[in-house]
Amino acid sequence: MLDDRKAAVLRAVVREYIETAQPVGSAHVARNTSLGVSPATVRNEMAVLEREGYLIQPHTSAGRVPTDKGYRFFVDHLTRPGALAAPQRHQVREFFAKAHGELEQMLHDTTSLLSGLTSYAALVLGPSSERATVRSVQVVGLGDRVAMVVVVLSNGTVEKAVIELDAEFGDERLGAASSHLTAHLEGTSLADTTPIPATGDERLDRLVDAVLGVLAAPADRDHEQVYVGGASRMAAAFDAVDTVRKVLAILEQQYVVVSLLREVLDGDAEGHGLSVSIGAELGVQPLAECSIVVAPYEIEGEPIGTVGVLGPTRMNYPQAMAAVAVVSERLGRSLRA
Amino acid sequence: MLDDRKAAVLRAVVREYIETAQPVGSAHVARNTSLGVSPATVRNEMAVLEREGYLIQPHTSAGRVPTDKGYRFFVDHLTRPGALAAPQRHQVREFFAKAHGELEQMLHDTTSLLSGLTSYAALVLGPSSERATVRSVQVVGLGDRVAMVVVVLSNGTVEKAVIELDAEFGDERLGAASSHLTAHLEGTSLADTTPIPATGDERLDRLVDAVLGVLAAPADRDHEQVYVGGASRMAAAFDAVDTVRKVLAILEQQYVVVSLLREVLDGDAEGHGLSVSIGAELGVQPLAECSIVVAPYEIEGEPIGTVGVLGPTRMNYPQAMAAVAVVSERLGRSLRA
DNA sequence: CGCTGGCACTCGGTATCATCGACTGCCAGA
DNA sequence: TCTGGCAGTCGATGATACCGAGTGCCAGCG
Repeated sequence: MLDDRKAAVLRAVVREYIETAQPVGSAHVARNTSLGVSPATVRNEMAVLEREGYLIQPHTSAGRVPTDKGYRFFVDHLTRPGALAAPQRHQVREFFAKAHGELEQMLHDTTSLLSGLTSYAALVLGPSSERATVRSVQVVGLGDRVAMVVVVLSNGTVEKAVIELDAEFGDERLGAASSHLTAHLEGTSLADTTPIPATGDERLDRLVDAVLGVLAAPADRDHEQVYVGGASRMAAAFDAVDTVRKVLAILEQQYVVVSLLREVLDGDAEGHGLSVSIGAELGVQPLAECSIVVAPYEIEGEPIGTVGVLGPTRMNYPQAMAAVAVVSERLGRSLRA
Repeated sequence: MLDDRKAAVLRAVVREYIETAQPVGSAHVARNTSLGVSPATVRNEMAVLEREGYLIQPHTSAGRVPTDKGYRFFVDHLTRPGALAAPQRHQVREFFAKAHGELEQMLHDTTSLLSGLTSYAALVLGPSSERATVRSVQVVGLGDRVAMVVVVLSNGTVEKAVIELDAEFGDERLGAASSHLTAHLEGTSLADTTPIPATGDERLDRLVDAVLGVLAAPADRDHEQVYVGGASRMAAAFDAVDTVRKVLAILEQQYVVVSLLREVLDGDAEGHGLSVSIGAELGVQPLAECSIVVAPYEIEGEPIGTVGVLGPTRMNYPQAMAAVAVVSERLGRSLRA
């Protein structure tokens, strides 16, 4: 653990570096803290902080830059989420005031909002369909031996799948299958696959089984919609085009993003909901220079999705945390309605 | 119009520049063409090409670089789509062999394919729902006075909208509304909004009207899905991080991308389906250093969507055109199935 | 004993300068 | 009309020097 003065020095270094992206020297710190000590004293403290792994020097005769460990300490002990500035609060309020029903659209727009608030890339994970229960199942013919299965879930999402039939079915049979399936699946989760009773009509039962087969296929359901927005803003935070390329490549792999968000969130264990993962902690090499701030959004206490931002390790943590906290909270509230 | 030798020189310059990204000098051209002329002669030709606006020199004592006009001439007169290399052909074949039913997934995956083939960003425009006709309409209750309207269209897409009701409706009434709507809307396009006959049941008619109101709302229908993939690959083509940022910012604005694709395609007027827009021709300042190659994909002769790539103006046009042509053709064929 | 001012030292960034080489344009001659 | 030759341009590269921000260390002070 760090004594008060070292903590103050570390805080000053992190803040200054976040703002300027330049290594910060002892003189700056001495000037910007209320410690009332000389640069020489600060130097001694910084030397210790470096030995302990909180800071590094890019080279002799340069100032110090925080390490991942330094940011970690800053986030855990030296700052709290903070509040949004007035214009941003206004922006959030306005956004949610005119937010309308369409879930996907809303989640997508949320990435724009969050990325606008923070100047980093925004990530939003949609409601997982695991918890959702079936409201209705419908089988609609599309053409020769092709039908589409449409399942409406209680959380307002729609799952669909194309199904190939082994024979031609008339509208009545498809309708009957729809009714039968709806009757027996309503209220259940798509994940549990208890068989449903036969109807007695053999062809109909074959059709029903085919539909159940499609719905049980895992491929369909773990596609957890993830929305990424504002990647261009994040690009501005790096000056090596290669870094930008690598980060973009990661963001394009949805499953990586999803598992990343999951892991960060789980890492929280118990907290105020917000959690932060910094640089190497993310465990993904191309994101070594990035940090992620995430929070779940909840409906009636149940976490149903995740919002977050991805920025450079030298991101403005207090501001990003504030934005993520506010947006996740309001998003949950807004979806409940 | 250019005489044969000037054309040959221009072609050589474009090819070399595409490959090396370095200004190309007269000696290279003399060496790489079968014209059998000396560098001095080439210099004279290049001077003319520059005066005519096909080439420019970044500075005196540097080689020449093609202008937009130079690329345009190259694309229109000096090259033809060309063929894909064997491994890439293989890649395409493999992709479409294991392509499965889910439309959205497929279009999304197509961006990966195309971007992999070309090393540029890929753009895919989904089937517009304008042409599609209704197959089924269903109204499903979600909770107090909230219902979801799900419309299955003939092209295999599903439109949905949340609707707020002015009163509580039971499942029977919702079912009745579904049947009534399906019966009268089936086969029509969502775009035409001829009123449908009343049922005699006043409450039911109010419900039906409410649904029709939602479906008529244009907001829902012009959201033309556009899929963008491989933006990271495109990033590698530029060396200024700011250029990358600006291009990304454009790609994030779906409506810009959509109208861009539309315009490029319309510009084709009459052609082999492929069309190319180069640099300033795109009419979007941040894309001044980019070109787009697009082609429609068709089902039974009817164009229903668009695929394309976006790369730097010095993109490998023959290869990009080949890839876009092949993918659009196969995609159309694959969707018909 | 901790803090401070002073001091020697380091080293990246910037500016200056010369050199090199890849080009070009032009011209005279084949 | 083409070509070889030649003078000239100008960016890229590399050497050199200098500056300044910043450090570590130390002796002295409260």
